[in-house]
Amino acid sequence: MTQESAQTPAAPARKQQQRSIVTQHKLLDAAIEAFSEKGFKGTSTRDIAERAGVHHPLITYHFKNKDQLWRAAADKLFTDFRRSLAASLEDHMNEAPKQRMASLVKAYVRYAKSQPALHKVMVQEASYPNARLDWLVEAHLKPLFDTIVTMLEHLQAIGVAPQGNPRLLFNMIRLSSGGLLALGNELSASSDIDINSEETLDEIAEMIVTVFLPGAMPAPE
Amino acid sequence: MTQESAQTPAAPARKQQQRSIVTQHKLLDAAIEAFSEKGFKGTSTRDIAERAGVHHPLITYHFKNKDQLWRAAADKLFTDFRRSLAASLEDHMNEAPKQRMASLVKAYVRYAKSQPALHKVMVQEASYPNARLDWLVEAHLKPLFDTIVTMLEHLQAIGVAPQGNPRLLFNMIRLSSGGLLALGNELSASSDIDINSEETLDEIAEMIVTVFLPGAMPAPE
DNA sequence: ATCAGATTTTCCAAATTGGACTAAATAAGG
DNA sequence: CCTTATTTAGTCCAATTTGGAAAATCTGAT
Repeated sequence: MTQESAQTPAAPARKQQQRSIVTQHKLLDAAIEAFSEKGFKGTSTRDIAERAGVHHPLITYHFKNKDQLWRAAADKLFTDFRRSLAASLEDHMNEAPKQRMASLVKAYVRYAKSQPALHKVMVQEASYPNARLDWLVEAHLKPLFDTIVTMLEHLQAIGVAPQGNPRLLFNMIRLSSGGLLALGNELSASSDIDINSEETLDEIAEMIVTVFLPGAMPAPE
Repeated sequence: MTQESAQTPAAPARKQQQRSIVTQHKLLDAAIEAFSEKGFKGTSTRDIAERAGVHHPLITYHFKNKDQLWRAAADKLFTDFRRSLAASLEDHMNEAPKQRMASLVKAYVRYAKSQPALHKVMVQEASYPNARLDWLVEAHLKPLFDTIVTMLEHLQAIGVAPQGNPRLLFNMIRLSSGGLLALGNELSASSDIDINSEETLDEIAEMIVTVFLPGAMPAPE
């Protein structure tokens, strides 16, 4: 959603300038932050432009309108995230299923810390039915969730994860990690938990594995 | 925050009318719903009045302004909730600690289902630092959390709950229940989970106990 | 150097904002 | 029942904010 975004539907006669790419990235990052904090309705395009340090009509120029900006921002947010998870899965390709899932959880926790907007945006859009949520679910959540749920089902089959609806299990795991970190501001005040420390992050990942993947790996035959 | 709310700072010469109480309740309920969906900034007082089926200047009359309306709504939301949890604890006073916590979880899950605004409001306010969050933490969250964390620490001591930071454990439990149900709209679409069915609610509560309170109660001597 | 691409600047019309004000109506207290 | 405080209905407003259009200017790729 960059070249094909605005008034260049066909072949661009001249290649996109570097500064324009920079502007778009600044706008996308600012949009992600703003939308995650104030929701779609609560965020103004001017607020986004300000955070990006850019004049607000540039939003119209680059993204046509507020809706398409949201779409582009959410797309980047979730594409980057899924890429990061895929990388973790690649990196631990040879590990045993339990260890591989543990690595995934750890990667997720760290990612959720560095990008708390991830969970916040989902909550914002899930807070009432709307078209953006539908798009998010179809375009990103379903594909991602399906992959991980399959892994979880396997872990259940070999007795590592507890029985029960695997989708329920998955969602509890994601809330215990991403949902927890998204509450950062509250946690430090209400529970004296400092999510900025590396130790805390490790502790979270560790506790999730302890709790949700309690079984030992079966011995190989 | 009812009698002392608006232009009756001192002793009211005449008692509050019934219809006024009804109006206030309608406004508070509407406010809770609206704020939980769109956040403070994203919600207009007109939206609230409309949901309540009431003329919007009545907000000024009953609650002075938007901020105080938020405060009153949040106060009702959390006071009712805490009362409900306290009732559950009362009702299961004689049960063994693990069973008592299990009952509490079950009560929480059901409450969170009937009042999803509970978790949503927390997330909305925690999404960026602000004075409302500070108030919420001090007035309601800390007292409530402390009580339950203490119970959890006991469950850890007798080997029912897993080791680790009890506050972390507590927050994971609350997210796995309340946080999960607040995602209702998304869950049905992304994970084919119907939170409207009684069975699902029981399954959630059950899974939380299985996962977070795996140990057996020690035999009494 | 040319000119598409990108940005700046000024502008706007519309809608929304929170809240003030007055008159009417409703119900509590005597 | 009659008075009067309380509550509500109905208008109104000034200010701000909204998303977006349009024209002038600048920048850099070719």
